[in-house]
Amino acid sequence: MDEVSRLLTVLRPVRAGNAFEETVERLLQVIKLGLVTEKLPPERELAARLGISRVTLREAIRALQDAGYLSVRRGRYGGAFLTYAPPRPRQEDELRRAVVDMGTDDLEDALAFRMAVECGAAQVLATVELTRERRDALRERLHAVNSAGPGDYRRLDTAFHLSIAELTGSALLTASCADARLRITDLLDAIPILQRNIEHAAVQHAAIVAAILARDPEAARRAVEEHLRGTGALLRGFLA
Amino acid sequence: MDEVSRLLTVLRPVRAGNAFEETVERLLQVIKLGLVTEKLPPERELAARLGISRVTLREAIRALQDAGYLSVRRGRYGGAFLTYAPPRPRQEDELRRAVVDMGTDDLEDALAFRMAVECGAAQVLATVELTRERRDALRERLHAVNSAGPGDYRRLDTAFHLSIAELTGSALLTASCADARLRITDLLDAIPILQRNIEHAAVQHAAIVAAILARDPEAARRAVEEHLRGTGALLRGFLA
DNA sequence: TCCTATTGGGCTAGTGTTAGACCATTGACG
DNA sequence: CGTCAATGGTCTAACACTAGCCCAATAGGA
Repeated sequence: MDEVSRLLTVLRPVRAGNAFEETVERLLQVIKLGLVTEKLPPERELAARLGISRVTLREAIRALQDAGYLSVRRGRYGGAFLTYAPPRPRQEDELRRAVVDMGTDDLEDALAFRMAVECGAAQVLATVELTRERRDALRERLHAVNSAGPGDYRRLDTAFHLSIAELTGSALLTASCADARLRITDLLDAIPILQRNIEHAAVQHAAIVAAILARDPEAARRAVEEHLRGTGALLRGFLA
Repeated sequence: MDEVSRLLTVLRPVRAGNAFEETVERLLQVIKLGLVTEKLPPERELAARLGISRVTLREAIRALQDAGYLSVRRGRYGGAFLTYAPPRPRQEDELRRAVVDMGTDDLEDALAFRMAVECGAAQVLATVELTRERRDALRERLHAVNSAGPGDYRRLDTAFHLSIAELTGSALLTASCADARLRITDLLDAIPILQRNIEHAAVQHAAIVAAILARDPEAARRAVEEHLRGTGALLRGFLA
């Protein structure tokens, strides 16, 4: 762990790819995280938010259209609508292929990263005094995921986890948790949603919320750790 | 904390600035973190690592040269050498100005982020079995920072903190901790290094290492939390 | 003393990206 | 049934960035 290896961390590429590629990636993230359920914002607004030109954005949208994620309509009340059935890998082989795509090391990296940032977020959130409004928001998310149907489960589970980071008020932390989640979204989408797992997760989610509301950082951290350890084991198990 | 606010997180700008600006920022990070002490790698190698063209890299180096950070020499055994005395803010007013530059909200964001990722990293590191080599590396970093002179203190303190993330083996976590540290580097550099603070930090650093080596995630997390809480209070205190 | 490898310095042609303007389409509403 | 506002579709000139090449300087070694 000499100076050279540390240099490699900071001297990573300034840009992950060209603007087009990065934009496609971003839009896919928005779609896969379920942050958009009907249609994307208007091109002009979206381009401004992403800090790119409309031309580049439109290329990206075009690519996603060709891939079957979006359906674009012109005219007022038009836009880039989400195609009803996003193409999802369904076979177990798909999971294995997805892991091979990202590499086992990358998976371990992503799991460790998620463990760190989500535990950290829960800890931080449990140390601050929350307004009644925020406490209610947290409870609401918990209730939403616990009463979700199988079609909405992943999306609401994502929303619940991200809420913890969001409620800390730290944009950096929120972005990191979103990033961590995104790195395993494809894998999570590839494994079946078992009722038993949902019930197990519900208990753990409740424990996390309880610890946060009780302002007990230790317990919050521990609850998140246990929960993520379970998810990680589940993913690893599908590769054994 | 509705869907719109979550959208804002993922729909942040694809690129923080143009390639030139981002490159300047990166090089400044390398310099300020003390990851390079003599000279930068050759332009061709550096450009390849950063994924940019030599033209852009040279513009960035030129800017840093004009700012007094670098001194460039041609010919074999030439390169971009670090200027002996990097221009550092020395007055307390400078600190206040630095905070105004980044904004109080950004400071709180950065502190919360750092708290989360560094506590998370320590927790993760304390849960894995470390090779003898890695344990020794950690002890070595601790010893280095504790026996540092005032000129080297910040650099070795940074190195110690980053080591915790690096030893987890997670590149993502390492990058996040580096990022968190970078966001407060300017502020830390602006406050005086007091012997009393150094001694206090040394005790806390030792506690962190002890907890990690004892494989006690709870204690490790707690030790880091306490340490960072102290640093945060110190920074906030200089603004009161 | 000269050669040579390594490094920064500079140029050019080509591609990626942007800003801004204007056109085409659509559906709601008067 | 026409109007109009919001939206996607398209074009162009300007700028940013890159890849690749060659030149210039430097210091060590033959």
